[in-house]
Amino acid sequence: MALRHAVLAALLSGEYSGYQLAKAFDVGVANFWYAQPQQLYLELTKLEKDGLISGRQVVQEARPNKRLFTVTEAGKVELARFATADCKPSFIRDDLLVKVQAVDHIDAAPVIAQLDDRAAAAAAKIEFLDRLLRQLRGDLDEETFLRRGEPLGPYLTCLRGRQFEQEHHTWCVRAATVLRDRAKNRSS
Amino acid sequence: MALRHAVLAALLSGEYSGYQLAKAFDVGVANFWYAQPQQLYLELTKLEKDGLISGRQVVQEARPNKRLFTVTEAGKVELARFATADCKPSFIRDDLLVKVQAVDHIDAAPVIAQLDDRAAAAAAKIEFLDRLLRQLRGDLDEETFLRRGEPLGPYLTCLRGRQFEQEHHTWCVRAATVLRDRAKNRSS
DNA sequence: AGAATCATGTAAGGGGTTACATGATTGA
DNA sequence: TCAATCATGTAACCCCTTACATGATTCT
Repeated sequence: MALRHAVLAALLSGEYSGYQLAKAFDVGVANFWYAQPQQLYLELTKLEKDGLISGRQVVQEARPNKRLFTVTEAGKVELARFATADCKPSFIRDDLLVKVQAVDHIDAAPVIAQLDDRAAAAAAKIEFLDRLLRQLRGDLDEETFLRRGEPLGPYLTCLRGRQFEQEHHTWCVRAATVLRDRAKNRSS
Repeated sequence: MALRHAVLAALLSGEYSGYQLAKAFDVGVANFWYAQPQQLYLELTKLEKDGLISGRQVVQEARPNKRLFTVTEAGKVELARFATADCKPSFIRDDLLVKVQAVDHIDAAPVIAQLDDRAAAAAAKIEFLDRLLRQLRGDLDEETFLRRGEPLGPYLTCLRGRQFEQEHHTWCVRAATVLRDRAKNRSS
């Protein structure tokens, strides 16, 4: 049971439809989890069946109807229980790192290209997260918000996400530079 | 096929038995992937069957016999092919972040405790990785090693792992402090 | 005497990815 | 007219985790 609690936690911020959640999880607004639309629809169905969330139908004219979900009391209890259970250590699993690990034995060119792509993607996400953070904290500065702003949880996870992207970006640029310099020296 | 290439990349550094690989992957020397022993044994069997690695039996007296694996030519070709294919973006999936996301709605105490644990674990891993980095670079300083040291790949992934742990540590300490301060102010 | 290390596997089940399926509206 | 957005699902498959299984040696 993994995605389960991520969805519950996400739904604490308000009512969302499957589609809206999917966007958040996919684009990566979810700085605490990632999931695909299909999995979310499935999980939402299960969560509703288990009484941890409840959905209400919203009829729309111009658009297809949608169902908005809210966390029930039972859902909050389940989250509280989950919070006391101990959790697995976080770990890295990244295709690109595998490629870099092997870079002494394979052609570096495609790896460098992908490092550049990643760096660009990370930069875009950093901008996005900065906007989101500013929005979350309103007219307070960060220190003040951390002392008494609400909601704190989403702000903290967003900070972590921002930090992660920043580091990722720095590393990609560094690695690409190192690899490019070596290629240059070898050819000269 | 995900673990497959991670194992291949790991085996480029030398001959390893399933058990030795498992330790590396589990303890987290693998800064590019994580896997459990059982999965590794399974994957090694498959890789050998596919001719991407070859194992040789090593008979031992005092210890059980073991099989050491090496990447074959076919394995290197497969890795090169993998390196040119485009890869999935890396993402975060962390139970603890889910708990922090929900912290406005649940008891903060257990979350704070787990943040402390994580911070301590991260600190330990940072020390470990620092030792590993020093070992990898020998008597060269970092800049020099990055310019012409070998092997470069493992050093770069290790740097990324170190950086990740560092950030993780910083964030955990920060989040725990913020949550503790709020608990204090609320009670006073 | 018990725990830890070395050493390798099998089997069941759950979680996640990919592919398939549908259909109306809006903007380029 | 083509792509994108809104909106929700099903089915197959693969990957990964957890639990089970064995057994000798070394250290505390």
